[in-house]
Amino acid sequence: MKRKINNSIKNELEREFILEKPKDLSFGHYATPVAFSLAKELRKSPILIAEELAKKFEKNEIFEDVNALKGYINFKLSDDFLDEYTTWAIANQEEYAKAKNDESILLEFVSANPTGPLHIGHARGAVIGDTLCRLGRHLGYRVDSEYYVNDAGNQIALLGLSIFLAGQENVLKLEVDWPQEYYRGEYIVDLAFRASEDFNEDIFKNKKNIEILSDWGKDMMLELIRENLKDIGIEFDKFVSEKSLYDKWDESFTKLQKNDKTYKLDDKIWIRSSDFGDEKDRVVVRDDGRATYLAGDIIYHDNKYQRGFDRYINIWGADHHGYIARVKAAINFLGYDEGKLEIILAQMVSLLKGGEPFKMSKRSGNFILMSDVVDEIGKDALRFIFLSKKADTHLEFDVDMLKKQDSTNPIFYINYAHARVNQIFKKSGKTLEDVQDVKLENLNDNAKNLLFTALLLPEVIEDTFSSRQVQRLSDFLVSLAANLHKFYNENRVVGSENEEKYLKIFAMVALSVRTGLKLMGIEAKNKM
RNA sequence: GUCCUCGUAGCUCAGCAGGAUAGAGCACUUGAUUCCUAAUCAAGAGGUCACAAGUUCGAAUCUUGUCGGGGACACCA
Repeated sequence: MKRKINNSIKNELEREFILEKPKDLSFGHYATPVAFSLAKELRKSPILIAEELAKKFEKNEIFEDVNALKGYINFKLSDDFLDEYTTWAIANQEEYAKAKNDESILLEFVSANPTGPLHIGHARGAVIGDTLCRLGRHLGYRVDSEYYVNDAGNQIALLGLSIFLAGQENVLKLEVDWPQEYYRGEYIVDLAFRASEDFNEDIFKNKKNIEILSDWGKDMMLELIRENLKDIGIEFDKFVSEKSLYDKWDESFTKLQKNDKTYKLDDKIWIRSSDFGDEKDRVVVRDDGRATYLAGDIIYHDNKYQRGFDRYINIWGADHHGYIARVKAAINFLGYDEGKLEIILAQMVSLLKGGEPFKMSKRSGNFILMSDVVDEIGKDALRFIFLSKKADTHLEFDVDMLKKQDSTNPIFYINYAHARVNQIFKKSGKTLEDVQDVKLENLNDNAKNLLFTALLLPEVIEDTFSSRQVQRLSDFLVSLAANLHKFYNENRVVGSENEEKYLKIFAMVALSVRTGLKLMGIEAKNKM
């Protein structure tokens, strides 16, 4: 819709301009302040320029009215134009709000260490990533989702050790000397019991078995994480194992060497990341020959770029902030365009319950488990809350608010609008087929504005995706729902002379709500 | 200390690449139901957009500085 309007205006104005939405729809549906920027060029008052420009649109069929006000040019769409688009959308619901984009994108997110269940912070990145994935695909991009599994390194050994010691203490009932660092939480004890079943309790008798437990525990945790994700509607195309990448280290290392971006010092191999804006050079291989975490990421990104995507998006926890520079440096050193990699940081989450801090699960040790929150408020509310705030600000919310069944709870409010449309159709006895070809004409401003708002979904989706600002979609849905509730309260539909027209508009609103929610991974309710 | 990020209503937050009178929800006050779900709606009150300077027709938005919150500054992942 917007594209068509843009082109049409461009034809008349014969220059670039900014199209925006007026704050108040009573001005018009779209507006442009182009006269202000022309004022200087033409040495004329913006008010006069706007008036002259507005006259050019008198014969345009898309617009019912184009007027100049205080230097702004306001465009009001015609009934015909809105009707045509609505009729098409209702008849082609699957195609609605889609677009053609042929870019390919590799989207990496979650990538939580397989050493424990997902906590609430992981969930935020997970939901945002999954939604971007859905949005991108809807808009025609080829989006591949990927989870990078950190199955190499100390934390996996630590997991094995933790299970081993928990087994000694709880299964064998031995006195255990706990090291300073280990994974706490009842899930470790659960794993120990599980291990004594899967193997037998002798496994806790020999330290050599720690390695076996590490590997086994990691697989168990990965399975649990997959389940956690599935519970909130997320499935990945691919899981990439860090460990499996190390075979390719020589290949990546050779590239770096060829570009003279590595050097040896104190028996360690360093990368010259400070050449690329990083604070200092970083070690990639330690003096004992073990690779660092960065080495894994170098191989991984080499691997990613070899697969030839147009764009790469990583969603990381905000604590990885300092890590961006060195990864980008490495990508550049490998000979790739680091500008294709975009990193979204998901900030911390604090939870309240009834105004008090949400209590941490004993199962997790010292994190709030995602699954506990899902149990509390359900997957839809969880997804919605994470999608209603910018990724890069701290988020604080109270789970009690999301349990309520009234307008306090935005997801409820939106669903209610959808259900309302459904109920009205039922009450009227009419079906979508009955109304889809009804001509929308002579609409009053309220009806027209409601319809117009519903038709904004396609541009909201494009804007949401291209800006990666997921909250724009949820904000839009809340305001669309508010528009519907308002209209409903002011206008009787069933039995009125405009019944069929209004039903068609309502159907359009419902379609937009449904489509928007679907892209957020939430299914719209038909009945409440 | 360096870098990043945030600072908008009592609270939680929107405000898109600078544009018309500063927005929503919650909480608070008042009102609306013989009629499609009142699970809703309407009205009211609530703001020095942290502060200062700059850029310009025009700044919550851009620049610089100050103050305050949070985060990052590993051969951990």
